[in-house]
Amino acid sequence: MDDQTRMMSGLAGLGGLSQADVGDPDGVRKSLGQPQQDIGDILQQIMAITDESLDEAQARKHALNCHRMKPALFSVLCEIKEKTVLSIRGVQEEDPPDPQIMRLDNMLLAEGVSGPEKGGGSAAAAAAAAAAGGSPNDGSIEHSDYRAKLAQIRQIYHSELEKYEQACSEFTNHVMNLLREQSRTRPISPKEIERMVAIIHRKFSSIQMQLKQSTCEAVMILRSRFLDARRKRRNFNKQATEVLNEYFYSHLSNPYPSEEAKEELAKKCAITVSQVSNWFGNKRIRYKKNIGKFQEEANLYAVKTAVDAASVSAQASQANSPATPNSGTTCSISHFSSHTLTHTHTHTHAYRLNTTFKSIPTETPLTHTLTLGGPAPQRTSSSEGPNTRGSIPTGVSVLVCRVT
DNA sequence: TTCAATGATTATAC
DNA sequence: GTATAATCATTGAA
Repeated sequence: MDDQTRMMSGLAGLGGLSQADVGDPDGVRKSLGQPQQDIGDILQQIMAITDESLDEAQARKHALNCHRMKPALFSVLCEIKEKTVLSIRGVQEEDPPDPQIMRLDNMLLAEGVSGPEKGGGSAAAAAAAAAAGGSPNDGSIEHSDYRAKLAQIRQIYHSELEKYEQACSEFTNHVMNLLREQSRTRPISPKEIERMVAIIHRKFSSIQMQLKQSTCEAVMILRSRFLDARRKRRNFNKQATEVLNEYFYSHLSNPYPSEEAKEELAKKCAITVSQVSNWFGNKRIRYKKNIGKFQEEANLYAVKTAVDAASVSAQASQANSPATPNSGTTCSISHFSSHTLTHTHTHTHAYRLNTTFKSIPTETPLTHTLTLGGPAPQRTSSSEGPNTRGSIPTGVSVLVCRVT
């Protein structure tokens, strides 16, 4: 016999409830007047349970459950518990909705991860694709890629959410059953069960919040990757750059292609209209910033344009008067003088190279400096209207040589 | 690896 | 809505 058992035996020796007393309320009443003895007896009984067989314990339990005073005692104990425990903890119940969860929910809804499936966030993807400024065709690869990845995130999110909900429900049922079972032997009120369920739900909702947070992070990463992809660029091919440069330098006084011109350039260069706009935007500003740097390029394209025009002219002239064949005209730029033209109301000071070169007279002397062009036509484009704010320095003097 | 060139984006003004 | 100016980010040559 160990010390504890000896102590119990000692306590028991002070007199207490016998097994018969448990089933006898008078015995209980009698013992209430002797608190110390009661404690000893109760402890003795508790310790004795371990020595009992399962059947004996079940029988004792049954006897307790069937005791006629049990319901009254049970309700009194429940009441006391309500007053003590719930009055303390009841304050923290009825939590207001967590703003963090609401934020996450809103974001997941906006990104098309939660809520009804409407193409797996295609709206967000479309918006991002539209922001890229490309044609629908340009964005299609990234768009479908984005949608596929978003759908994947959506699927994982929902599957995890379902798992959590199932686990929560299973655990809640388990705890409720346990509490219901225990409520037969100890005072557990329905309110307490409700409170326990609420605690479980709170725990699971905090896990759900983590899931939502992770999902939001994944969406943000995907989104940033998708948006970053827009920055990826390829240099235009040589032919495309040439076409654009030709247009630019041949319209140097007014390098604002109309919408139709942009479409044509886009078609020729196999790029989008937006890219044409970007290219002209960049070109205008870079040219204006550093004319000197672009002088050589300007000369080159002026010559190219002149040669092309001359060859067309020569062919035409040959066709018209084969008896007096044109010996060929070539040009070179003697110097590039630039003077800033402030584009006011009209473009009366602007000169156009392309139209002028076509009218180079065959009688042009061996060397002749021409100030080419005539007034540029008023632009009619609505997309890139007359530029009255900035100015493109222009004015090209061309030395035309008649090659004999 | 460096750096100029260049296509794309953003902020601002009109 | 467009143009400009500044800036970012990538490319490609040296």
